Amino acid sequence: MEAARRVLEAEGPSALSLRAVAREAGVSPAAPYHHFKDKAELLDAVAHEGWEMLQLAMIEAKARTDRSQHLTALGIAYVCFARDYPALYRVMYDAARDKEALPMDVEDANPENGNAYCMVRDTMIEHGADPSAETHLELATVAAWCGAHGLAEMAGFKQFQHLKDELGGERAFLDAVFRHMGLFPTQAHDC
Amino acid sequence: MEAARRVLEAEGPSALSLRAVAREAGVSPAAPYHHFKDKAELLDAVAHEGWEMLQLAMIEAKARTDRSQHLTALGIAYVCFARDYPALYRVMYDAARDKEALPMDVEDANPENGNAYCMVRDTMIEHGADPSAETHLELATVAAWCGAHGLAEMAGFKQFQHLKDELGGERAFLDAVFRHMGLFPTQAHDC
DNA sequence: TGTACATCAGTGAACGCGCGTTCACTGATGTAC
DNA sequence: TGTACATCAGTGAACGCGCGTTCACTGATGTAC
Repeated sequence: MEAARRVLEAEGPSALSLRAVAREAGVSPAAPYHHFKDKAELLDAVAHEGWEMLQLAMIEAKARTDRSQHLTALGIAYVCFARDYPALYRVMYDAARDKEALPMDVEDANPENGNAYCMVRDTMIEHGADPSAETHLELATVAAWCGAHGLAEMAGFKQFQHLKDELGGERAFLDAVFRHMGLFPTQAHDC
Repeated sequence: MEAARRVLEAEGPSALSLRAVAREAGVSPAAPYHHFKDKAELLDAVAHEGWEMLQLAMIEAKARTDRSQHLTALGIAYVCFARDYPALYRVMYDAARDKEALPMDVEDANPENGNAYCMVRDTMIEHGADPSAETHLELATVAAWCGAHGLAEMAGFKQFQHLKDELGGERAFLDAVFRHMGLFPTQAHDC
């Protein structure tokens, strides 16, 4: 798994072959078959681990942030995760495609916390969303998730550099975009 | 190019090989080399055509919609394009990755219209954004684009079916999510 | 304490496959004089 | 009108490559009696 993650971030998602992972792990091409049924199972495992990493990052971001800024903190943590592990991020969504479960719907390793999607929803409630208006609450959660996902993919493009410079850095840029989505309270955060 | 688009939507982006395209076109594997330098050039051409298609869809959406609903109409058109040509949509962004130009920054076939990104920005102005507050305007445009892109990728997941049902269809669902992004005026649209 | 067996993570060689790309060549079409 | 040449889109065979997967196998470790 470690080798897989190394290959992934070093060479990109298209280079993530069973053979490459075995090579990186210093092992014969047949060895992985003692641990995974086939390539798809390895990919799923890598993706799953990725979701757990993301969730952990979100939990930490929430913990070290002022209560009023929780939602933005989650958004920033999300985008920063995608920035730090771009290839893993792609594999996570690729593996989720065609699956029945929501990708962010990973069962949690730490049982005291819900999954990533629920974290966002709960934080919406913290911020004053009405928990009894279920549809409204879900839509707001979906909208926030979409916004973060969209920004995560766009933030990588080079063209926004001048906006980042103008605003005084990437963090400020992310915060400003979130603010313009009208979903998140405003203020800069650690990343 | 037609063969490429057929392969793409029939078999997905990973099946888009030079050989597959040649096969689909009923031609030898070497034939495409008379039209494209290599595989990358073919991919770029396909992606470029995709951006032009998207832009056309957005122009049409704007044309047949009430002025007050232009921005939402663009968003809906964008998401519907991604739904109708999911593989092409992926190739478009994949080709743009690592490029210097903004992906939505396609030079226009109809010179009376700007590019897709400018369409969104101009529509923001139509809706009352202050054109002299440049940074603000750009941020709003980026935020809108991110929101649409995020929704375009999420809308494909099966889990939102119950929300769609509850709201009375996909169009209503998309409209509702856009509304929750706080960027778009509200009301349902043709797709 | 020793023997027999099961489990486990590995080897290395081989399979068939589809891929991108190159090569020398062909036949049809257009153009110059 | 006829001849010579250039251009163009194609052929088909071959190249080397990395891939996923299978196979019979080995050696170390653990366990039962």
